[in-house]
Amino acid sequence: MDNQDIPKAYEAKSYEDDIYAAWEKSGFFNPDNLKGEPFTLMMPPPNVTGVLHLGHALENTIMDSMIRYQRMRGRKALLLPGTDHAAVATQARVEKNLIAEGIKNPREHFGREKLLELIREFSENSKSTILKQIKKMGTSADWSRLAYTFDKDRSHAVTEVFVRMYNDGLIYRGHRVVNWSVRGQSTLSDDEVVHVDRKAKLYTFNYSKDFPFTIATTRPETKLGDTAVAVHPSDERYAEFVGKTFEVEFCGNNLSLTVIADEHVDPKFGTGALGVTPAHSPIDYQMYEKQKAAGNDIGLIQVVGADGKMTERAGEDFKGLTVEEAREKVVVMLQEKGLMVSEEEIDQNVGTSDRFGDIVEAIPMTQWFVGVNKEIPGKGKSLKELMKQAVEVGHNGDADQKINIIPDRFEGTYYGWIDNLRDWCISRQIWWGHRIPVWYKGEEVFCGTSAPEGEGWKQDPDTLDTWFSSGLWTFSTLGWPDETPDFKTFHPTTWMQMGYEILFFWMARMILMSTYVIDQIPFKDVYIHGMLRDKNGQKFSKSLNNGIDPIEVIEKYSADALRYSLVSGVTPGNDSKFYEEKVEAAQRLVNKLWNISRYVLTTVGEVNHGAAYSELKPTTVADKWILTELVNLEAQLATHMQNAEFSQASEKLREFTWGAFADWYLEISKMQRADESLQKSTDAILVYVLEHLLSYWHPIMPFVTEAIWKHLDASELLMAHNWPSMHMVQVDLDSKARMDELKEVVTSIRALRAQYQVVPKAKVDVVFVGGAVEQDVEMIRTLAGVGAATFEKTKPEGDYAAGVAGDVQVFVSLEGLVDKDKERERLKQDEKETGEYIVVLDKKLSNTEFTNKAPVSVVDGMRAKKTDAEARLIVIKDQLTAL
RNA sequence: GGGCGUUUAGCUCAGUUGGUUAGAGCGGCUCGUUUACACCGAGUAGGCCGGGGGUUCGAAUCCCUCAACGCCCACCA
Repeated sequence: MDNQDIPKAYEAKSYEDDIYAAWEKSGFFNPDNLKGEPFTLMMPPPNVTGVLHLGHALENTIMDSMIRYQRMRGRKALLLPGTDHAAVATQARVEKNLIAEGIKNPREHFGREKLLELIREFSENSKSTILKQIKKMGTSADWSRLAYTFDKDRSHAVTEVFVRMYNDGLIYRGHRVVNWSVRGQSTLSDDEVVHVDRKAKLYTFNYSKDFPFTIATTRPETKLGDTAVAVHPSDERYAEFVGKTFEVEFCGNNLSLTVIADEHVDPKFGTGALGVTPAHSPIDYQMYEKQKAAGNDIGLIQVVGADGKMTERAGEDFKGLTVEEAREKVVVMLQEKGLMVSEEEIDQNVGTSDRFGDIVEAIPMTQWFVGVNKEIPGKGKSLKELMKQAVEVGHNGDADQKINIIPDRFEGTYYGWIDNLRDWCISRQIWWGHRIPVWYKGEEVFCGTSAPEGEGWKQDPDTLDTWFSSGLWTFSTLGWPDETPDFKTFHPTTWMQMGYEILFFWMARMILMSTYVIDQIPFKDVYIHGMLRDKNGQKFSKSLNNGIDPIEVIEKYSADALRYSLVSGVTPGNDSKFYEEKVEAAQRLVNKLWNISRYVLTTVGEVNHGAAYSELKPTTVADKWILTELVNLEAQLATHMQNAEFSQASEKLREFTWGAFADWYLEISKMQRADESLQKSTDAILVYVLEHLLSYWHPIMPFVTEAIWKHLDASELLMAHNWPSMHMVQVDLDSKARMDELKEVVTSIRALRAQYQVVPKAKVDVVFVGGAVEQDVEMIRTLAGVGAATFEKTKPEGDYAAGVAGDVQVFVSLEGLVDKDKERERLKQDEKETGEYIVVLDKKLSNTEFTNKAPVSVVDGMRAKKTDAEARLIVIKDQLTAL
């Protein structure tokens, strides 16, 4: 190998772009070029409202680590990339920009077509930046399948679904009180309402001198539209009035107020009497509907208009005033007439628009809704029930179609949300979005995937809630509604990851759409990650100006360092903090790996890479030790990666890479190589371990590993290299051969101790048998006979003790015992008879630090299969062969 | 009002089903090294695992309770 010119430090900048280009060119991003069982992961499409932030970097790392791992494990891995047009968010952003440029009312100023063009321009710009950023992160997405929620294919899917739901009676047009943003001039769904705490004034007043009692309100101006007064059914103070109607003159308005009884009224709040304004309060509207259903139409008066100003119905004195102006005026009038009883500051929780920021008005309007409680024709279930079932027991009750949420506590949150779910208002009055596929001509209504034949039809001006199209993402990206090969191959998708903040917005809608439309769950597993915060624990936000561009971080350090820093020390569902020191530390690790490789590549002689384990000739105990550690590492990594425990995986890898391989074996290898008889075998092991390490690191740190790999094998890309897999066999416990091997381990440890008087990072020598059965105990007793065995009693009352076989420590576990109590008795008996004791453990001991300063070998390759009543040990074949 | 999360070393956080003397990174201190790596190495200090109670041979881990902080949901006008 001619590798003498490898630079001392890893300079990411000079490798990353070329490597990404090579990956792209290789075609391995495209699963069509891969074999195996499909593994599908749909990228949560970033909004085209701007550039990617660190939160996206986190997502990209998680997704890409998973997809790279699966690809290396021989799966037909698809990571399908895309972006989201983000209807309201994008239009709001563009309008905000325009307003900042001095255009007061962009919609009026430009008109529909021109404004849409401006938004399109903005979004295309933003989109191309986003795609570049994703590539910089190293994300191995299949660009040939790139999708956009607003492109032709996705729009096709959207209208198709709309029409189906319409025909099934699930989508309907209704007149009711909805959430309205005056600033945005559009509706919002319940989920888009953000509640904020604020101080408000609570006014206690009387409608008129004729009215028998006082009521309390924070919004006196809406009282102009009151049609009833509600009290609690069991409130004796007002019992005599229930059912009576009072005609009052309130601020120049003639109101007819019926006193009604409703459970919702809190008798302890205010005066215990509530003025009912059905047109401007969701809860009052509910009371109104309830009364109506009972045959009592109390009426509904809209006094606030869509423009945020008082309507004609508010009366001559108020018409045209803003809500605030009207409020003041009502207060003054009440004070003048002596009807105001008191004014008091209270804490209030008001709903605001998540995108436009203004306080949401409740206004009765005609809008489009998805009915979540209606029975779906032919299914005998409602959408709500479908949504619940998929997570609870599996779609159609099929356990194989059950969605698994990680961590599972979010399942509870999800159920709670579903229980409170009301019909979903899907029509928006903004322009940027999928147009509702409904046309009108006079009284005629037409709903279809394309415009109806004939003259005079006018399409509904409204657009769809952006989450309507996002809900279709897992299958609209695969060519649905056409029965494409992609759709058949890759759906349901295998895995999904998202932040908890969009659980309801997105995950819930995907489940709704997928189960209803295609009768499949959208994905098997959902991994929920937390939010990335800044050093002080604050959210990254424009207003705080604490945003960090991932590209800058990558340029300063490396994509690999950023990736590692984002996944290490992080647990699913919990927020994590981002700070530069963490990336610095990660960069050190990246460089360490680089230099380990540099040492191996520049010192070893002619060595074939890709050697089989059996071709290695481990001679010294150090050789055996490092290989054993490697095999153990491999087993742990496989589990961690499969379970998306990236943090644990990276921690174990770091430990091995730095602590075991670099700090110990590399140093020993220098001594061993000085001995000519050991040189060749040592070199082979160095290369063997290195190439395994590169594979293991690759999903998390793809660039640096690929860069090094090139020196090892220029003919193949590491990204397409098979993850070296472990071979496990079961061996009978009482096997004589097994016993001999264990004895040899102990002997080897002893030899190591003799060979090197001082060995770095000395731990203890442990022969660990986890989840043992009775035979294990026998075996360890025999094993302890290697050398002068005495079992030390550590806990007089307990059934544990450390076993010391001469100078080698031995441990046994009782945990998996068939009859634990029986064994305890036996041990106690032993203690009486021999004074010996046996320690019982059930934990991996590889990290355990012992007081013994002797050199260490950790062999925990044997683990009993707990579920296996036969109680056989699983041992690692390679390890056995080696020892 | 309901639900959830967090509380572990100076800082940021791991700790998988309860298991020997609780770990890492960063930071601190001591010493060393520049022929893989100063983006280094060898050491070292630093923790009643938020408080209290319980279960167990054994608890950071399970149960109860209290406290602080944070988040989500909700129709207190």
